Formats: sequence, structure tokens, C-alpha cells
Amino acid sequence: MAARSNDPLKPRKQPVQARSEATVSAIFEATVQVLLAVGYRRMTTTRIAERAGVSIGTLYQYFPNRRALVAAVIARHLEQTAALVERDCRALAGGSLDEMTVGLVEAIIEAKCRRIEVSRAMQEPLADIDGVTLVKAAANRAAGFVAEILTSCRDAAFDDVQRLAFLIVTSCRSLLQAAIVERANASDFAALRTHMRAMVGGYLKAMQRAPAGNCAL
Amino acid sequence: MAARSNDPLKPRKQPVQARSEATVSAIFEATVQVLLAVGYRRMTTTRIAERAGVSIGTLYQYFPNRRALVAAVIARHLEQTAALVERDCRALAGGSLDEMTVGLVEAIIEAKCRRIEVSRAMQEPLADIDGVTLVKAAANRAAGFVAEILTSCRDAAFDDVQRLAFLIVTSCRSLLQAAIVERANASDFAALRTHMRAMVGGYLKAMQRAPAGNCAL
DNA sequence: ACCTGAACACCGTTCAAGT
DNA sequence: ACCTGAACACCGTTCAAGT
Repeated sequence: MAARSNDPLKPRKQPVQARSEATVSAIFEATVQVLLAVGYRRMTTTRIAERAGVSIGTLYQYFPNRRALVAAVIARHLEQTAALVERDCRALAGGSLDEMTVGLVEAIIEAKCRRIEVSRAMQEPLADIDGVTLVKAAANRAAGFVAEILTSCRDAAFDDVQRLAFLIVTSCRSLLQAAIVERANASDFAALRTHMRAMVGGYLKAMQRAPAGNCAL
Repeated sequence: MAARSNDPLKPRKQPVQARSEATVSAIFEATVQVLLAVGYRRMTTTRIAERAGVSIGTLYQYFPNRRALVAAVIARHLEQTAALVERDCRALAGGSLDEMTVGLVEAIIEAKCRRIEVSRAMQEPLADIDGVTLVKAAANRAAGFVAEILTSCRDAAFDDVQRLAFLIVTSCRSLLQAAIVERANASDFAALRTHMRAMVGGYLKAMQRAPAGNCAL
């Protein structure tokens, strides 16, 4: 079966020789740099080709259009972010509900705020490419890790864990994204952390399968 | 004082006569229709002018650029949404924390899902215009109403109410927006409602100033 | 296999000329 | 005061010609 890729954002040609690999890499890096330097609206293919040191024709040999370029950049960034959440989640396995609440919030904040300029620069092109799909995919990946550790929680159990984890991730992500785009300061982020903990913790407690019974406090 | 608005180099005009008001209104409506019909990417100024029954020059007499057109449409929609939240909030004054939880979630769902196609169509242009600012402004307005009724809660009190309300609104809005953009079905929305109640309720309980003391359950 | 850049198509925006 | 639409500028994309 021949794979028929109709996806307009998929790369057009795969690099075969070594020099073309270098070309693709240069175009890719140039895209990131131009995006960060001038923003999406002023990010022209001419500028990217210039920056990458190749002709405009070469660019279009590997990427079908301008949007595919940013899509590639964003997809990679989202994957890296999900991977960071995964890494931090591993340490939480078998912990208590309260430990997980704090740990999860921290993991998501950490992941989202590393490369904060990219997170901010992503905002503009996200809607222009099929960003919702990309974000949802990344959120689902991260939610998978979160669901896994929630299942391992030693003092609580949940139904519908995947959805629960997805909502936690999505909610935290969008609150953080808003703060990042608005260039919130350190004290705003500190307050946001407190509120996110309360939100995630309260949510998890409300969604517990078997309630604690009598009040342990 | 010489009227500087007669400067021929200055674009952007306010409608003065009745016919120009009609023109502006027609352009405005055409923008909504074209946006809904073909999406933001294919929404050209030519198409809008055509649909409005005016020339392209007339369009640019009243709107400085394409983005301003969508910004106007979106701003109006966001204002209407905030107003709906306000209306539904009024009924909740003086209620219990549980009543408010359910009522708030319902108010936000209702407001966001009325004109659901516009909410979906908004997604694409939002980042291209200064949408974050608009959304934040609308969220702050809605958060104002929410904060007001939270203050009137008869069995709970909160610190930092405005921020708390803002996070509730923002969190719910982004979860709903994601569901809308992904064309979630009725059962997805039902589950989302349940989870949003748990999240908001849990969050509010965790953020109470004076905890209930002994477990009331 | 890979690269080049002039040429093309399209769209946002302007402005001199109308009523 | 308000409208018109040809013309301009710019940018994404292509393709015939090169190495």
C-alpha cells in the first residue's frame, strides 16, 4: 500500500543526500529564528530562505508552503514540552494525592516555561496552521503520562482517568499560555501556581472514586 | 483651531450621514457572513466588499485594514458573551457555594455555546488580531460579575476574588473553546460539564478563606 | 539529486477622479 | 460627504534551466 499523504502541512520531499539534510536543517532553524525575531505576521518565506542561505526555490522543494514551516517548528516544540512533562511525572509514581497535585502543577509549569519565548511566539501561528490538532495531540500525550501516575496514586482512585488528566493538562496549559502571552511577571506566576494547585487538587478530590470516608483532617 | 480630520492623507473615517452608517453596517455584517462561510484564511477584502455591495475603496474608508474588520466582529461577539454571563450571574446572588458552582458553570457554558459557529470561526483570526487582549478584557468583565456573586455567597468567603473569578472564567472558557473547535458531540459536552463542575467546585472549596471546620459530610 | 531566481498569481491597500 | 475601481506593492509559490 502506498502511503498517500494529502496533508498539506507535511514536508514535501525527504532529504536523501547529506548536503540536502543540511539544507533542511538550515531552513528549519532559520524558521525558528525569523519567527522569534520578527513574529509570524512579518515572517516571509523570502526572509527565511535568506536567513537559511538558500534560494526560495530550494525552500519549496522541502516544505510545501509557509504554514508547513511553522507547523514543523511548533510540532517539535510541543513534543519537547510533552516529553518534559513525562520526565517529571516519572518521579511522582506511587505518591499521595497531595504530592501528585503539587508535582503535576510543577511539572506542567516547568515544561511550559522552558523556552518561554517559543511558547509566546507560537501563539500567533497556532490558529493559522492546524494548531488545535497539534496541541490536542501533545496534550493527549502528556495526559497519558499524567493518567498513568494518577492511577498509581496510593491514597485515591479515579474513573475516566484519561479525560480527567486531559482536562488538567489543558486547563493548566491554557492558563499558563495566557500568562505567558501577557508577559506576566514573577509575582503573577507565583499566584498562578497557588491557584493552579488549588484547582487541580480540588478537582482531583472532587473526582475521587471512593471518598476518604470520615474526615482525615 | 483647524480641523485636522480633513487631512487628505488620513484614512479611517467616522460615518456622518445616514447612508454611510448603512454602509458601515453592511460591511460589518458581510464580514461576519464571509468569515462564517469561507473561514479566515479565504476571507478576502474583495469578497467582503462584494458581499456588502460596496466597492473596495469604500471599505477602506471606514476600516483601516482587514484585521480591523475581524477585530470588530470578534469584539462584539465577546461583549455579547460576557453580557450573557452577567445576566445569568444575577440569579445566583446570595446562593450557597454548591448552587453557585453549578450556576456558574452553566452560565459560562450557555454563554459560550450560544452562537457556537461564531465561537468556532473566531479561533483562526484570534491570534492574528490582538485577540489575546480582547479575550482578556472580556474575561475580566465576566470575572467581575462572577467575583461579585462569589462575594455574596452565603456559606463561603474568599480572598483574591477577582483573580479567582478570572481563573475560573479563563479555565472554563478555554476548555469549552477546545471542545467547540474540535466539534465535540453532545456526550462529550455532558462529560465536560460534570468535570467543569468538579473543577470549579473543588477549586472554590480549596480557596475558601474560613474552612468549614469539621467535616460536614 | 539538488539548487537557482525570474516570473506568475493573488490579495491588501491606496488615490485620483467621480457624484 | 461619500463612493469607485484601476493601479501599486508585496508576498507566496512555481518551473524551466542550471550544476
